[in-house]
Amino acid sequence: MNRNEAQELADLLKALGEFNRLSLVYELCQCKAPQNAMCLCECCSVDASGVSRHLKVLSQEGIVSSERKGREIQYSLNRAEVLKRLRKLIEIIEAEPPLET
Amino acid sequence: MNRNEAQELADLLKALGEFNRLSLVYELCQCKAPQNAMCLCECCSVDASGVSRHLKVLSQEGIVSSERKGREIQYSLNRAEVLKRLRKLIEIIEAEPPLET
DNA sequence: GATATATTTGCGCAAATATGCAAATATAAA
DNA sequence: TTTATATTTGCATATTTGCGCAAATATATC
Repeated sequence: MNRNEAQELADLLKALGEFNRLSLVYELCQCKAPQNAMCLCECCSVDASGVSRHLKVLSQEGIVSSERKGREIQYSLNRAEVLKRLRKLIEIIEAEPPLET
Repeated sequence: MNRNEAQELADLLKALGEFNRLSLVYELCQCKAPQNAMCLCECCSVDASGVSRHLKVLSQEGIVSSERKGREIQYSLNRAEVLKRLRKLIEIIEAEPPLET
């Protein structure tokens, strides 16, 4: 695990480690169909601009994808991507330390 | 997943989602024997007081345990605890959404 | 074009956070 | 007791962060 990988993982965890953002992720977990921001707005206690900003963070971290559909933008969770990165962390923590330590 | 559980998970992720703290966790991953703070200090770019504070955060989140041994305090990673909580998150993300959505 | 809806952005603010330094504390060793 | 080492804490500071509001932008509908 080099410095870059560690930083990327820290960024992922930081993005997920805020209550309202994690709530958005949970909400998207529950949805088969992509959701627009207005709809997602209901599941956390911030206004539309706040949701927009949180979704931007999640998007920049590759946690969600977005696609404009008319005047809405539909967001969906990148399950596989998030799972892949979390499992990587789990593997690191699971791994037995080398013998010499 | 209720509000409390979500908040606790967010707190865990936030604690892990800071580069120097994650570096400390990595370092402890590599060690069979518990490490003192001076030793851990070498793996991240902050002074002893900073390390002390980061370890306090990790400790409060149940990520590490500490035990005083003479004038040192030895820290060790709570692998099982961290893994349990991360796997819970993974299960949530893995779960297929209910049919009605 | 005018109006309505969805989203983003600029601005300001308050709170949280990370940090270093120096002092305080805890423990061991001389 | 004095000295050395390990850790924590108080303080000041700089930066980041989350937020709401109002304005701007994008798109659709009338």
